[in-house]
Amino acid sequence: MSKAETAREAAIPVLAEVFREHGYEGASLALLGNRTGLGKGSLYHAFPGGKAEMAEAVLDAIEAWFETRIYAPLRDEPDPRAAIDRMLTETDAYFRSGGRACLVGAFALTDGRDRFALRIARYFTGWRDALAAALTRAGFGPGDAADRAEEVVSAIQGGLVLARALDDPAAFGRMLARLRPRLDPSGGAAPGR
Amino acid sequence: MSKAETAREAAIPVLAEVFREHGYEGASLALLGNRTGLGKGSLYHAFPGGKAEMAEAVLDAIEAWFETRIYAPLRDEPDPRAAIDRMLTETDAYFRSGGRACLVGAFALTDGRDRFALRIARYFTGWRDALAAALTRAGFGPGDAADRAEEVVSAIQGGLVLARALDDPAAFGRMLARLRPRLDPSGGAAPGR
DNA sequence: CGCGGTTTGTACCGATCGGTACAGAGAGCG
DNA sequence: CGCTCTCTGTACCGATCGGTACAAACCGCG
Repeated sequence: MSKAETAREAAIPVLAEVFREHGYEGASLALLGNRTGLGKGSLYHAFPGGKAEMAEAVLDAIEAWFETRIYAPLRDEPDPRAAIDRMLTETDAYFRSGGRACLVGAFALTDGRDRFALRIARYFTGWRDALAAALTRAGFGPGDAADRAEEVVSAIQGGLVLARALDDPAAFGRMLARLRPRLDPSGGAAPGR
Repeated sequence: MSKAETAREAAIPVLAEVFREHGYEGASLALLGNRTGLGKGSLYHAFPGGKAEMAEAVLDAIEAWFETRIYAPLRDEPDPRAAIDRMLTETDAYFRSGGRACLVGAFALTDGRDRFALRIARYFTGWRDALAAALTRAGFGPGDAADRAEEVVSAIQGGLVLARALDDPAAFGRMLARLRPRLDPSGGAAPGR
């Protein structure tokens, strides 16, 4: 692996954190350079496309992480209940129990929306569809499974917004706890349906 | 009312829309000037504090709108069920059935967070507490009411994020529909609690 | 060592950022 | 009309924006 590729891989998590905290417009090249410890020359050598390519690389890395750690197990693991459980614990860990915002959600709300619409949509549809598949295999009817999957993906975003708005990360944990019984076919009945 | 005050009042909804679409950092003075039809001179005459004061005025206007249209009825209307129903329809209308993002949520996720933390938190606590009061009067136990209120406020934000991310405003309506039965004490039992 | 390509710090670019200064247009009033 | 005070378009400020150019430093390799 060339030095540039190494630097690129090492930089991506840091870039992600800066985009997460400041949004696309708010993350200036000066900030991105300082936090990664890379000068402008190095940054543009690793990401010739500039800031846009950095954001794309970050979004791709996030999608890859979710794909292997969450979506694929939801789709393929023999025991769907175990995969769903794993999704909840992985999600809680990824978002640091509410202490970390969702970069994709932040991009969706403001500046990056038009620029990265496709990747943003794919992140959410991927999650929703994989979860729906798992719920179907777990015993929910197809329509019910799709509905619950959408609800869960949506609720996770809501929990992150609220946790950040109230500066109360625990709000995210409470939201995950509310979700759990709704993902168990033997458990609570569908509320009002 | 002086001309400046009139201009200020007239400008606020437009400013709100620009902040909503671009976030705090993304909303440049040039953009704010063009959309309001006000030159820099007029803008700074109406908002001597500059961009920060514009955003504060917008947040104040939003809070006032929700306070009178939603929070106060939830707290004070004799029939809590009617107030809750009204909340749902007003919310759906305000967010244009998912076609409009929540400025407060967007600020919470990225740039405006530190700058406007207090107002952002107040928007959400105000909503949550007013709804909890209505739910209590409607017959839920205090703890249950508070929990459901937090869930609803969180879910609304999640629905808005998802609607925007998928470019599918209807996702917001589906979320509201899922919420409705959970706000009726005679209806569906609490799921898993 | 010298040679080649890769990597990087730095100077610089035009554009735009938020904000200020101010002259003159405009409106209210006697 | 003329005076006064409010308003506003425009020029301008220094800082910073994202991005480019390029020479020097660096590195593996012979």
